[in-house]
Order: sequence, then C-alpha cells, then structure tokens
Amino acid sequence: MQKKIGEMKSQFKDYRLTPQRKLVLEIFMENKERHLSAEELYQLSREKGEDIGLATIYRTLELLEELGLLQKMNFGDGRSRYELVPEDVQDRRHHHHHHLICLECNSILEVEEDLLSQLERVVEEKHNFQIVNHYLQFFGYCPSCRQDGKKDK
Amino acid sequence: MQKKIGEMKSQFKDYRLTPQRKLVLEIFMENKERHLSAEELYQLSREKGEDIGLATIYRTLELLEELGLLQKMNFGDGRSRYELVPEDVQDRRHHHHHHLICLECNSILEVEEDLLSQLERVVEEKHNFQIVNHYLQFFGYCPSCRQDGKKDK
DNA sequence: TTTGATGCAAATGGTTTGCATCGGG
DNA sequence: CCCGATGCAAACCATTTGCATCAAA
Repeated sequence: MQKKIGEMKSQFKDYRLTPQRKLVLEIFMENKERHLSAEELYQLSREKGEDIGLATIYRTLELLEELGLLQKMNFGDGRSRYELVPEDVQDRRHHHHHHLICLECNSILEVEEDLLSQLERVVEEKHNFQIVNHYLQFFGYCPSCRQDGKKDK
Repeated sequence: MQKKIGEMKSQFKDYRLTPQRKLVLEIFMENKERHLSAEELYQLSREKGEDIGLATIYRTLELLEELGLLQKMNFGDGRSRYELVPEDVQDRRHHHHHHLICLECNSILEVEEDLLSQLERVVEEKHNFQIVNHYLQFFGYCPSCRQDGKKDK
C-alpha cells in the first residue's frame, strides 16, 4: 500500500513540503515505471498545467535524493535520471533491483530480483569494505530487438 | 603479456594510428589502475611534454571505445572516465571486474573476481534478454575510512 | 518577521562541432 | 592530391548559482 504524499511530511523534518515539491513527488508516483530526467519532469509538470521553474526541479531532485526518496542514476545519455525508491527499502537505502539496458532500442527493463546479497557478503569479507548499496546494470538486447534484428548469434 | 602499442595497428582497420592516438593509449598503459577523464589525459599528456588538443582527446576516446579498447564509465562526479579493457576480454566485450566506491573518501577499489556469470544466466533465461555486458558498482566505506570514522555501526 | 523556497537569468563546466589546416598514403 | 586527423574557438547543453522576491510558520 502506497503512502500518500500528504503523509510524507514526517520525512521533511527541517524542510517544507511545498506545492512544487508535492508536484514533483506526484509526478514520480504517477510514473513509477519511468526513469525521469529534470527536463522530463519539467515537461510533465507543464502538461499538468502547473508552473514550476527548472532550477526548482533540480533543487527538489537533490533534496529528495538526500531524503532517500529518490535514487539518482546514469544511463549514459548525458543527463541524470531519477526513480522513486520503494517505501520498504527507503530506510536501509538498499535498492534491490537492476536494469536491463537494450543496446539497440535503449529501452530499460527492470529486474526485481536481487541476487547480490551473497555476493555482497563475499566482497565485504574479502576486501573489508562495508557495502551500503549497489548498482547493477546489464547491457544487451531485449526480446523484441532480438526478434527483429536477429542479434542472436 | 601485454601487447605493444605498435602491434595494435590491426585494430585500426580504417583508422590511422596517429601520434596523438598512440599517446592516449600509452598513457592508459602507464596508468592501468586509474580511471582517467578527458581532462586528466590532457594534463598527463602535457606532463609528458606532448601537445595534443582537448577536442582530439575527446574524439580519440570515442574512437577507442568503439574499437573496444576502452570502457567508458560514470562515477557520478560529472565527467566520464575511461579505463583500458584487458586484452583477453576485448573480443567478448565482457568486463569482468567491479568497483567499490567509498562514500567517504571517494576512492575506487577494483574487485577482480566476477561472480555474475550464474546470475547473468538466470536473468537471460527469465527475461529472454541477451546479455552482452554488465556493470556493477558497490557503494560503502573502504577499510581505512571505516577505521578513521568508525562508520561501522 | 524571519527564514527557507522559488524563479529568473546568468554563469559554469564538460563535451561537441564547424572549419581551416595539416599530413600520410 | 585526397581524405582522414588535428587544433582552435565557438557552440551546446545539462546543471548550478546569485539574487531579488515570495510565503509559510
């Protein structure tokens, strides 16, 4: 069950939950499957008839990431993208899913399973490195592109 | 055993192995452990007394990545970084090592082992996605920062 | 009323590009 | 000669910042 934006005030201890910040959160809620860039958020906000400055969007994204509500990511297309961090993992700041990035059509599929726990433990032990989070991307060819282009060799 | 730059001509089928391109490769050879940015390459080249334009460096990096000799990566510091792809994996374009990125001192350790093969197979099968490469980063605290700051909870 | 938040525009900084020139084959 | 490669400067573009204004507690 999804927490409503209004109920998120507790997360904003020293910050104000302004209309602009609500708006950004709202857009993320309505686009859970997407990885939005600042510019895309700007466009989506105008489509909703709202007026919000691009600079404010950047500042809001920075804040929401600090609060652990958003995760910043980079897909190599020259701009940062963000996605909503699921409630149940916000505390631990662990983000247990990965991305399948198609080299042909640039689509991004999400893989929900997280099979890295054991691997993390191996690495932690071997290198005495305390792991807080991980980020895994797979590059290759998605089902539909494999069919079209016969990328399969 | 490392291939010499002079022996790399075969990789440059339709391109010229110019002094500038040799220089860039040479710097990567001498800094295998580092993840160099364009600007850093520029600095290192001047330290060697060579004169090469920054634009040429960018164009060279793009080319070398296409040829599979370099891997482009992003550590979230606002600039792209590159590292030499080991010979024995250049063909398959697989890059079998990962990064441990310290959130405290920003150091980057490399983990040589690759334990993702089985995981890749699971994902490929489950999602019918042909994986060509993967990229894995671990975020946390390195040994020395754990000691200093007692980040360990 | 005070302090954080916003919006605009200007500045920043990494990267790309246009174009004249250079140089190897 | 020709065509790819280079260098310089200008252009680009995502992101950041300065500052005056706004608004909620």
